[in-house]
Amino acid sequence: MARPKSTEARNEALAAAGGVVVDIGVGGFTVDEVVRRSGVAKTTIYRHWGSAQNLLFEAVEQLIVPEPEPNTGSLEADLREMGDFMLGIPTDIKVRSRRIFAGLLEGSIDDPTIAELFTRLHEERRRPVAAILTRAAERGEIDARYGVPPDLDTAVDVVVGPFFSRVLISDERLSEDDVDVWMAMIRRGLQAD
Amino acid sequence: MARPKSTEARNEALAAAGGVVVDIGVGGFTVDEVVRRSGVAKTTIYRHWGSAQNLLFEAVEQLIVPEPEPNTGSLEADLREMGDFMLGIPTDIKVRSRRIFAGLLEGSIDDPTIAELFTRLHEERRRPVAAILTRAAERGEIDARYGVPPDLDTAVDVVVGPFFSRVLISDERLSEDDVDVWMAMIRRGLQAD
DNA sequence: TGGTTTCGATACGAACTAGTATCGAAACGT
DNA sequence: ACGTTTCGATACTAGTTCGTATCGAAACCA
Repeated sequence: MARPKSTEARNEALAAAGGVVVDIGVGGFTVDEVVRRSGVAKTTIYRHWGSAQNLLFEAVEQLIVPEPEPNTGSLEADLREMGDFMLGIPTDIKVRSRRIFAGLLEGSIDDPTIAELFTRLHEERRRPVAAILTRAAERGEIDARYGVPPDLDTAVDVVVGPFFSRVLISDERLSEDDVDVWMAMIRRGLQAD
Repeated sequence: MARPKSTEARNEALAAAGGVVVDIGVGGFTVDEVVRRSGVAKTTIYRHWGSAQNLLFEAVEQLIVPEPEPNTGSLEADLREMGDFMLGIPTDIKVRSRRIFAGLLEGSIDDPTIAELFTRLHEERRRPVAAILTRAAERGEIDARYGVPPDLDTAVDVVVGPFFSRVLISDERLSEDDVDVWMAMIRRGLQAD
């Protein structure tokens, strides 16, 4: 053992790689761009990660942040909290999220490692919603069958789908009215018959 | 005038280009691949379209098929018809749709022409749903405000969102139960207070 | 301090892509 | 039948990317 691998160079390269994913997207990710931004030599990058794909994988992975999971004791308040969280996300963060999302979706089609990454991001988005619905079902606020699979999965799609449609796909701003309509839909739509 | 441009070569190239978009995706579209598949010379392709992007544009455009627009006279039946249509789409067509969708979403981020194409595809998907909701509002089956913008747009997101989430994003099969839950949601969720 | 390993820099090879140039052959209009 | 234009084929330029090779300098452990 002589000189250990510089964690400094590693961190700088990884940070730059994250910036590339955010600014350019998964599809336009290149090692050369990481080199340009970080100043870290290409040789060093390949010594650390072995391939461009490994670096991309770790760069995307670090960008996946856990979503908040409100647990106030009532469905209404949980949903309101989630809605407010969505409304409070700055525009530039939304743009970045959309870029990452689109790149992972496109990349996951023929790249299994990207597909796994996309699945992980996707699960992270669904997890808190599923928890909210399960608790609401236990409290009797919604039909019990929407609290456990397989109908839970369908219910989660119903809850998160409108947001995907509006924010990620249509690329339009989310208004307070949208959240109100969305909440009313869920309240009434998932009630027991 | 001597020899007119061969419509045969043009059609073969365009068909092959459509196949490339379907099989590989918008992101992996290359002229060389079209040449390989069609047998049409690269020179000829550039004589007809001028650039790879123009060919891609037209190839995608021809793949956008108009959606059915049920008009039975009742919201229930209109939704049921749309649901049945969705359920009846063969798996391979769904895979293809997802690939095109993902490619356009990713490509539209920094390519304005792709963005326009994506918008067109997206509008085509929303149009029949908006028409159904507007008629349902006129008949008094749902709250009147969901029949005209801007709440109509929100309502459309609520209706199509779950399908986007399940089919295009999660890449999971659509079951009859899903359609039932979805229909109940819309019926109850969009009712007048 | 000495030996080993990583570092950055530069250059390079291989593969792929957009688009152009060239050329003989074939097809079409007149 | 003749002239014009498109056709396919091939080669080419230029640019990009991944990944490797090389090398002197610097950093670290013992």
